[in-house]
Amino acid sequence: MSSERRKPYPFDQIEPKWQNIWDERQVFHAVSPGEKGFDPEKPKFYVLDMFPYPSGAGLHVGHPEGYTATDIVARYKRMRGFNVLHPMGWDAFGLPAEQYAIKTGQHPAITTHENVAKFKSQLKRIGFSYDWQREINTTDPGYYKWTQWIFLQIYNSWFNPETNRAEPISTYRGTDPDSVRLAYVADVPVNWCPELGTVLANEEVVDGKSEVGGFPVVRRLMRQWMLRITSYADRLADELTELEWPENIKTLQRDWIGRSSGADVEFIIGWADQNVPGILALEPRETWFEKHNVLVPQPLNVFTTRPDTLYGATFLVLAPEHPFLPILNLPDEWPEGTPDNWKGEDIEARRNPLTAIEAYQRVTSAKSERERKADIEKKTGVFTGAYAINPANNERIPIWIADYVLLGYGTGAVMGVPAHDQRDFDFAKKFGLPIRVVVEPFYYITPRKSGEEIPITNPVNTSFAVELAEEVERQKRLAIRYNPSAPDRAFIDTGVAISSPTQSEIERLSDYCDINGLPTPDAKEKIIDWLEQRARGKRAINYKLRDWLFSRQRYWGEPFPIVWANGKHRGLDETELPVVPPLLDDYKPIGTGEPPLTRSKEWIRYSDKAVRETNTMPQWAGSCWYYLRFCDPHNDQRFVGGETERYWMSGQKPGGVDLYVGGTEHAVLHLLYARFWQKVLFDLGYVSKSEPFQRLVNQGIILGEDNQKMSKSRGNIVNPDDVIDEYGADAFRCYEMFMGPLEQMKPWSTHGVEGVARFLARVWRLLMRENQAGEWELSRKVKDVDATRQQEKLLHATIKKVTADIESLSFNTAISQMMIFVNAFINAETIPLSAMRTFLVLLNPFAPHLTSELWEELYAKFQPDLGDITDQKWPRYDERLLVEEEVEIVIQVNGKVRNRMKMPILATEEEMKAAARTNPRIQQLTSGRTIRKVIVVPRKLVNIVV
RNA sequence: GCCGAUGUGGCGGAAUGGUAGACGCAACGGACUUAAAAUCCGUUGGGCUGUAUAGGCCCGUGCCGGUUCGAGUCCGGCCAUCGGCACCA
Repeated sequence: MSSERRKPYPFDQIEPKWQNIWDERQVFHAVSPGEKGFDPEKPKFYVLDMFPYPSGAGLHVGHPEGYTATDIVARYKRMRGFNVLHPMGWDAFGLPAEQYAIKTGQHPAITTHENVAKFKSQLKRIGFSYDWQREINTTDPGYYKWTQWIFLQIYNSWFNPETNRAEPISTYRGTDPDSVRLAYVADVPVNWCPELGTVLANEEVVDGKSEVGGFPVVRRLMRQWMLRITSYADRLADELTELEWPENIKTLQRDWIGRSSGADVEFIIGWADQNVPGILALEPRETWFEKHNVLVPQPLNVFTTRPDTLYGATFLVLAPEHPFLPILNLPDEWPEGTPDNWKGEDIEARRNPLTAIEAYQRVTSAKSERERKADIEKKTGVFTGAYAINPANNERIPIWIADYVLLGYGTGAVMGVPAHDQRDFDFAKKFGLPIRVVVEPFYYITPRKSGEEIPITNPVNTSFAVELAEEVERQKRLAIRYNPSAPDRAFIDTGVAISSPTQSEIERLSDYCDINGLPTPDAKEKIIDWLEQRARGKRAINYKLRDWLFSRQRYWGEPFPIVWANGKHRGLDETELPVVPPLLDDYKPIGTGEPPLTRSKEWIRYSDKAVRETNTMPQWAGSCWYYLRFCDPHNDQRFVGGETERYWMSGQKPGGVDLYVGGTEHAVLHLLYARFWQKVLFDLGYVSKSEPFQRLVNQGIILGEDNQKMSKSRGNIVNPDDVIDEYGADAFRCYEMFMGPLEQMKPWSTHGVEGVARFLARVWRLLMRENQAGEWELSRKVKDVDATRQQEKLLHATIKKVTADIESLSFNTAISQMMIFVNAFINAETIPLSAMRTFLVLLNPFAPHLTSELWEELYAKFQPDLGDITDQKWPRYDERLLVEEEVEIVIQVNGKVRNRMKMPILATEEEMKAAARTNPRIQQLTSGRTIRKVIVVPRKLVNIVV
């Protein structure tokens, strides 16, 4: 009676045994074209995990969830005859290793090496079928040499808007190539933390303080490397369509890119004193300027998605920092009758527009991001004293500055249309600006004094008929309460243009664009055409996406392959790669914003005249192309060999990796960046595919047993090593998959692991028994006999279900089916060998160790020439064996189940009807009632409607 | 506020518009055992009825409504939870 719990089966022996065999024989090595043993007949399958950052903490149970899923697919696809590429590597540049180096002075490469060893041994314990010959590490000079090389390709190219793709910089015909490179240097605002002496990523800043240490973070202009990802905004958004990605990830990327189309509309500056005639001209403004021989003043551009509301623009708002302000020709005094609250909150500064603007700018720039966001409800702003001319109706409208307009988006200026934009509405209400309704809902209810409600419909005449018909229906259902003469909020939906222009404008203007009665989409088109014809505006598209800030002031990252001479940068030659960072005594940031690499004076000095770039690349760089390197990890001539790349990334669809599994957290970072690099490399002809990942699946987060996120502080972290010690790797794998749908968030349950472990133990005991000496031997029940009809049917149903479920990644139901299978055999007197052999193959991707061992037991005794289980073909099912002779037919009355009956599978509809009607219970229920209808679903049910 | 996802027993979860709750866990009962563990068998959505261990009836997939012979599934509206974005003109 030992204190140690007896293992239900000897997984502690068989698991290491098979892992060693796989290792020694290199069973899972993927053979590339040109390599010995390559079989061109085999189709390829590339199944990829998001490679981990090897942290000191080791694996947690979340990592292996996705890894197990891909491993099952990889093992399954191999048995289906595919040449499977299933690699693993390490995304090992990053802050923790660097922080550790700062503390200890030990080179980050050493900690990285230790962590990698730990991760690798943990992964091997789970029995993943990775091709370890293809292991890569982003911090390996042999790897980052090519990261630097790709950077040089990006640096040495530009985006040709005419061809809509990247081209070598040599094809650029302009005077300043540096202004169009895809990698460029610019002064940009960054999150600078003086205390930590480094810039921080947005994610590392919480409430205006550093996530680590809680030190204040300020925005500061710094010279940085940028990648021109915005050039690819359209393609990154459009080419999502063909990818088999979760819809929410696509939406996230589209939202992040944030494309909106509309128009840039030109407003010209009007003068405050109105001493220039023609502002309210009866003629087109261009004609007026020409006639009076006056230069057309520089226009002020505003971007709008709703040019159809131009007649409702009653003011203009610029961002407080807008560069146009100094040339706005600000008046020295407030125009007559300017209300006090238009002059800003600072009493002192109200003397004149200039002082008021300066005061406002001071207040806004002092506000943190946080404060700006907190004040979202309260609109603030200052009238500039200047006016602009609305190009649609020549009306003079006031120009304001307000912090609700952002300099970074569009033109940094908006037209205020309070009736149709909620922010403009709030602003207008606060400052008493006019609100002019120019769009009405298709259908609405007007509140009237008497309380009666009058529905109004407008005719729809549009080229967007289908979409609009739906919108009209929607508005009809909603029956919007709306009062055009005194709106209580902005109406921001589509509708019908009204008062555009108004009757008095029609009478006053010699040239106008009439969009009255047009539904919004048509009105937009018409007015943009009108503006374009008069050069007062043009179609425009804007993006939320910003260029990618690509440099960091850190040590543990790829150095840039760039040198500086005479204030100019230039790329190194390919032969000078890799640029290896110097060894340092002190890895700490310097504090001034100078990267730590500047400490090494010898390293910086490139030649008498040139110095090296000392920034490093961000963590994302290595992961932008690692999936390509896996195709050809040891190539020292090229980042990836042409033939191998074309082979492993091949396929009908745009993406080369057939299945990519990882967490949602990378939805807009890694997954967008990698697509961007792939497209650049594709444009330059280095790779064969325009997209990296064809099918993407996000595994859900695994919560702790208490249904909370796993965290050290909650103490609910589950360590895979403990689970494997207790229940074995196969049980661990199967439980990870049995928990629920892969993509769903779900809690860990120790009892659940036990259940799955019991299932595997039953599989073991199905074939093995313990003899008197306490040794396991093949059960005598296992005989080379035919399976019964019932067993055969169940076996084929199981083949069918497991196959379909692996294809759809529904691993939980595949395991359920295998449990059903085993439960049916557990008490059988004889266990037919052939059925077991097939079953073991089905279970092999899930529980590779157990099935390998059992296979060996069977093979040793019965079929010594069969080879290992990993060499077997995936079984096929026979549809004919699945067919029942008799099925249970449900009889419903009015859709409610009232009785059941057995019927032959081939029973005709008439036979089923007749049987149902003559069923005594049904007769009882339907007696005295007329049968109005009988619905028959073959093999399923009869529904009698009375 | 906007966008997206999700809502089914005590729990994790199954269900091409056609028998809701497969499979597993937990719980309860039984067999084996001196005993326990392990294993095996059985019961298990709620309520009513019945007891001839049969059987029958009603309710039930977040809430309200609709389409349909029939809705967890489709449509409309609402609520809740989670995730993302957040003054993007």
